[in-house]
Amino acid sequence: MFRFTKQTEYAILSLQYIAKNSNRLVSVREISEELEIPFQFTSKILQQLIKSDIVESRQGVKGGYKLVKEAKDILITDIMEIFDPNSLQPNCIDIINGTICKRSGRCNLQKTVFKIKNEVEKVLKDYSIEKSMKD
Amino acid sequence: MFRFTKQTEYAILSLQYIAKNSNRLVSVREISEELEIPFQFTSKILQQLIKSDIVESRQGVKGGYKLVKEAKDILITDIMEIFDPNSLQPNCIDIINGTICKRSGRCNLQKTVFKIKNEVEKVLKDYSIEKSMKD
DNA sequence: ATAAAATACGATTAAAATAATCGCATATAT
DNA sequence: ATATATGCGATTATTTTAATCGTATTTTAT
Repeated sequence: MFRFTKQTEYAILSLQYIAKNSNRLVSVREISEELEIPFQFTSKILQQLIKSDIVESRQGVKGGYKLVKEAKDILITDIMEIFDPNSLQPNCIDIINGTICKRSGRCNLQKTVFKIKNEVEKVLKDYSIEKSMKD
Repeated sequence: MFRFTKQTEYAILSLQYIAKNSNRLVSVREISEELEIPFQFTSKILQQLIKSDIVESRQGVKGGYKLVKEAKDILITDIMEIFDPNSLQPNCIDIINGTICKRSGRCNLQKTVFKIKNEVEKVLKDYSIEKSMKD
């Protein structure tokens, strides 16, 4: 449905938490307990945030995570790109299987969906982790 | 995920088709064949559009559907309200079960999600069935 | 009166996507 | 050696969406 996934939201919450504690490494254990979100699911999410160079980590006893970018430079759209890369695509185009619309040439929906995508993305690009923390 | 459901899109396509043939009743059979979408699924969708006073119908041999409202007065947001009523809600609030966020009082995400919802809705309210047909 | 074609409606099943867990490997500090 | 932490991919569970099914009712043509 037309909403953020839990992965996206847990990523935002985790990044807010890490940003609030930017003076030290924060463990997944602490994040998941503090935010009351599933430990292993959160761990998985942070692994993906590492791969996308948004956070970095250290293993071991005093391990944990910290931000690579500043909170104001991490946009909601960046998070969505990671966790929901096919958002706002028309359903008639199957990117994964590489098929185009069967109504090719006479589909009156694709352009509308892409226009909406562009405008919605403009809205979302105004939201960063920093901005979301001010609410 | 953050995208229109097939129900929403099939509804838009069906309404575009009905609008294009506003001089006559259009059957589900014709709509589903012309748009290459599942017949029974489309039938279900049109039943919901009737309940929402967007189209009206006549049963029987020469039965079919026609618009109740003008194409310019049917908004994408109207369609979403019918087929995806819980769009753009924060995941931490469970409307169906009536539960509130377990991070109550310290959730930094709800307000952001509601702000985004409001702004995205403003974008979407600019799109009607008529406008979507001009692409 | 009957048949054909259409809508009406809720139940049910299938498929896809999301959510979450699991198990083991590696790294670090004590 | 042990405790605590991350790393990583596989797997399972749950939810949501997509689609079908079966039967009832209505309307028109024959």
